[in-house]
Amino acid sequence: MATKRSQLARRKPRADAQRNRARILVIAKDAFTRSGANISLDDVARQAGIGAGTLYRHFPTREALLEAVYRTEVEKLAAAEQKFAETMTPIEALRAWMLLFVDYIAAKQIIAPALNTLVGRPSKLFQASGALIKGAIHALVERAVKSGDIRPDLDPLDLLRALVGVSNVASGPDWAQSARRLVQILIAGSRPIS
Amino acid sequence: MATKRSQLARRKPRADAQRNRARILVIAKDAFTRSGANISLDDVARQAGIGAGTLYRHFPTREALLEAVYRTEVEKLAAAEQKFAETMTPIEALRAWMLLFVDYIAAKQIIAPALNTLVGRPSKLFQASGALIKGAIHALVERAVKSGDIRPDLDPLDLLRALVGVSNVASGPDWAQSARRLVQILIAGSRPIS
DNA sequence: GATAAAACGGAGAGTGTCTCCGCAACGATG
DNA sequence: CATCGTTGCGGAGACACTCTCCGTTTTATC
Repeated sequence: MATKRSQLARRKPRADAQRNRARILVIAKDAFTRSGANISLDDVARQAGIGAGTLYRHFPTREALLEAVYRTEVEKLAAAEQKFAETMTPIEALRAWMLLFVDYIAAKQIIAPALNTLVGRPSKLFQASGALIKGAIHALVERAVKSGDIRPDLDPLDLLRALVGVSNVASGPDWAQSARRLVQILIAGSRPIS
Repeated sequence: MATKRSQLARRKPRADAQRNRARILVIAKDAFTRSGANISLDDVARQAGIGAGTLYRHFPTREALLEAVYRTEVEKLAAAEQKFAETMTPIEALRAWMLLFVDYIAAKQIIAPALNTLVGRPSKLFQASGALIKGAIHALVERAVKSGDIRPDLDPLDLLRALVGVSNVASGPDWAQSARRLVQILIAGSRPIS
């Protein structure tokens, strides 16, 4: 009788499993960022000091691993929205967050483009962690609309799409300035028609 | 003596080689567009009815093949610039070309994002065929600047960067409208400060 | 047709992906 | 702490993909 408990009260997850999962994520993030999304997963496992089977049990596919890595980054971005909204004017908060977005994704270069390539369904990955990001830009734009800095018929996601582009292409010596200029153009183009 | 001619007067290239090269390009374009950039190249060779060795002789690396496919598409885009410039007002020509760009690249989805992923050096591929595109947007923007529709301190490449983004994310049911809106925003944001 | 150069094709070595299952490590229990 | 049932580990191995090498075939030229 004691062998099968209620489905609700499960056994506590094993410590080694948690440890390994975390370890994989750290190593994978590093490896992806350094050498691109096509690195050997067996290699990642080896670097993490575990067997290939373990890696594949935790993350059945390459995409799954990619997404897990990606999601943690996205969460940080969403958190920044809160802070900006509290400490800046609406339009400034929007501008700051957009710049942060570009900066952040560009640093992780490999992950963003990999989203698209992998499946063919380009947003498959975005959907998962995408709600967070959507929420952030939505809140920021809404505030800026209310303060009259942005016209109300604007779809916040349109801005997001453009940002992803900047991030993807971001490279070369002056990409930071280019991104900055582009954010200005986007905000200028989003102003109410005077 | 007749065995070695001057370096200038080479033997005419073999017909089968040209035929195979063209055949590979057709098949590869189709395969990439349908199933993504990671398809098996041996598969492409098989579909083209040739040996793997032949494929690899023509295109030593996956990137080389990808670029060759990409370049032909880009050439068509550059050609459109000419036509638009001749038959439309500056601002309309710019708008039309930007929309075409999005449309065109979005259709080939896989190629554009693949550029970035592959090497790490995201612009490596762009450099090759990029001059054409740069020339096109440059000419269009310059005309629009002269006619007073676009402010002069704008870097045309900034627009290009944003466009690539739209193209990458383009998907979902209403991407076409989204792209249209975004082009409007970009143009509005590029107007002279009144 | 004869000849040399060019191109072909596919076998095969090397590498990466992912699964399977015997074994080890763990959490719960008394 | 000893035992038990369960969960997770690891790495061997089957399969797929990449890319090269070289004997054979096709081509242009004379």
